Amino acid sequence: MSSGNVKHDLFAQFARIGKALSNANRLEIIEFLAQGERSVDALAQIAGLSIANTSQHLQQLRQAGLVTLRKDGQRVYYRLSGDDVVQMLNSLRAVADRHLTEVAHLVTTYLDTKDHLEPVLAQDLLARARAGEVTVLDVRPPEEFAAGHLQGAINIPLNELEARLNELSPEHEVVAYCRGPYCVLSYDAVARLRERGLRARRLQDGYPEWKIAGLPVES
Amino acid sequence: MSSGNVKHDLFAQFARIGKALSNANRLEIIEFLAQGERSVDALAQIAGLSIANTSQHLQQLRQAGLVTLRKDGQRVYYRLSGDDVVQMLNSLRAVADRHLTEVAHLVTTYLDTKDHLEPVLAQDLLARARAGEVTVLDVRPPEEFAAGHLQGAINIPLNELEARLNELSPEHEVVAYCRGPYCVLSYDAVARLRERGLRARRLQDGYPEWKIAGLPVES
DNA sequence: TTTGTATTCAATTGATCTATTGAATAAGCT
DNA sequence: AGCTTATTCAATAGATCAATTGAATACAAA
Repeated sequence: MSSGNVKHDLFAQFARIGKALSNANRLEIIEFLAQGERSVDALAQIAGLSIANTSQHLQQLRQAGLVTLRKDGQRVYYRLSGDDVVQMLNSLRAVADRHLTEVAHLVTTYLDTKDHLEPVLAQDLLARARAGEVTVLDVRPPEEFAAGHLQGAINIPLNELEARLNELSPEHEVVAYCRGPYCVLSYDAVARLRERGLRARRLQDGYPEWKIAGLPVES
Repeated sequence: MSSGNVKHDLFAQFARIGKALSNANRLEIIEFLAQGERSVDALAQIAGLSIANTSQHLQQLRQAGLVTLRKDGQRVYYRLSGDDVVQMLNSLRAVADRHLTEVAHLVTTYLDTKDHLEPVLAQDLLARARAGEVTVLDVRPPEEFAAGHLQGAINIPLNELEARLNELSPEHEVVAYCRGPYCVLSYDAVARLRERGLRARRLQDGYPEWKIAGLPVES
């Protein structure tokens, strides 16, 4: 094999990763798995896809080396192959955010109307949480919270937020977070909290990024 | 538009980037453009593609926001939209390297046989070049060298290396680099230099990574 | 104005991808 | 053993992609 061909073969392998990332449903599945290991049916439910379709997408991700599996009885559990997969997804998202006007438009039109304030940086949140100045609110579903969350965070899934507002102290600002930098749940939570007169802001990224940064987590 | 839909729309936009990265020829074009701006016909030549095919791929990259263009007379010049595109490509390559056995196999079988030594880190090369201990050798084609190169590097394109060996001092170790971390040219150069009794190693990454790291460049 | 050159556009063909459907496989329970 | 459940496999139809071809467009030179 000549040098020219090995280069093209290498790039063909790199393109396999690009292919795995070329479908919206698969990107969402990656983000869900970044919260922790899940079974196929759990993923299918949260992604709103059929089990067969979810399984097909997982096979694609697996062939691209992005996920691994373990079996437990009837169930098969998938997880990401490493933190580098999350970092790659975030790199891709940052590029899209910077260079695709449609992304900026969606963010401006639908996300920024819910929270136009600057998000809180992870290091700032860490300091303020340690000083007891803020309430750290995880708005993901409880299974995701159980798989891992920011140290000291409390879990109120978004759909329970209205009913459980009394659990939040009006004395403390609330910093809400969820699955990643574009997670709509935390935007919605912030908007609702503010409607009820609470001071609320969003963490800049989500649980996966906090964990990868080596900041304190619990499970 | 409900929250569920804005999330899916956002992920559809992210998937557009994945699509742009799902073809080997387009990935190669990105790496070529990371060396500096090029015209369509120059890209077509170096990529070994027809002009029409190259143009089509460039339109795909442009629609994905990854490249921009300027016109100069009859010619159209393309460049990457930002350094973040290179960083994203490198993130993708690192994931492939870590998780796709085929990549490891290609590297082991065809690249490591040419250079099984550890590559030189950028910071180490910078220090040693400043101390005058090494010769920094750029083995890319001259147009790429002219667009930008490591400060103090000399340019001997790979296909001229045999004829210009006398330009390299046997007293100094040679550190060769080219377009990126998987650039076959520098592997070939190192192998040839060693065959002729010179001490030679490879830089870990390429010119684009050196530049992005803020290290000294010239053009 | 005519000719030449660089690039894009549009159409075509064959390849590949995605969601769906239902069968097949594997595991658990009675 | 029979029934249930979770997942994968295989086939299908429609959508999308990639390379090629030749026409169209834009620019330059004589």
